[in-house]
Amino acid sequence: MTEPLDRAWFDRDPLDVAPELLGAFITTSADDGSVTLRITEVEAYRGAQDPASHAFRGRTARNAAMFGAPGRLYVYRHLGLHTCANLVCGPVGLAGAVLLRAGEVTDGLALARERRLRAGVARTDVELARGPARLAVALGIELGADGTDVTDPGGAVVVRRAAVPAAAPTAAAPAIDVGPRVGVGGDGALLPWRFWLSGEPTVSAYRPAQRRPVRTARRP
DNA sequence: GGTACGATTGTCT
DNA sequence: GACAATCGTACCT
Repeated sequence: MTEPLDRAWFDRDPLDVAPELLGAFITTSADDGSVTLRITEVEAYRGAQDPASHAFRGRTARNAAMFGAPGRLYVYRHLGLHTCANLVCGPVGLAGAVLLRAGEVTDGLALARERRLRAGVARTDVELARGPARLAVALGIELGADGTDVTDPGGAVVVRRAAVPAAAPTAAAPAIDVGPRVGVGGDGALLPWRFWLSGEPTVSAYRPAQRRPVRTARRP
């Protein structure tokens, strides 16, 4: 197994961290077992400087983890239904984060399938962790994991460096594609801050931001 | 104290 | 391709 990524590694601009997370492994350990997946798709959020970030409007109870130390989880619930997981990045004060959008389960497949059935999501193994909410289900990450330190090698959630092929240790970095973030509208819509491994079947489909219905006037 | 809205997904047409 | 589900949060009055 490769080495865990440390706090200093996460203490960088999310735009630098995000592409380097591709191919890295994230392992969650719980009472019922552990699941490891290889990260295949991420999005960078630049906190206070990013209109699409939850941190754009300042620190609140919900996004407090993003303003804390790098190398921790920021977990939030979306639409009251789905749970999504981010890795907090430095520098402190920027409140940057990288959203884990998709991955390929490499270990603990049976447990991941069981969680999928329990949550009633996804039908095939490729879909197990395709999309941020399904990824969180497969890993068993829930709201209570908010703030978990992923740089502790003995912790419940650990992120490890991508494996370097022994046969070609000097080979070029894996092919990475770049594009606009999914479901992001407004000023941040066109920023190419989504990264994924070329040709990965586990990468989620791009959807533009959902069109908002005509906004009704706010109380006469 | 009230209300609009979302870093999504599954289902239906 | 369109839309409902569903609830906490943020922002307004």
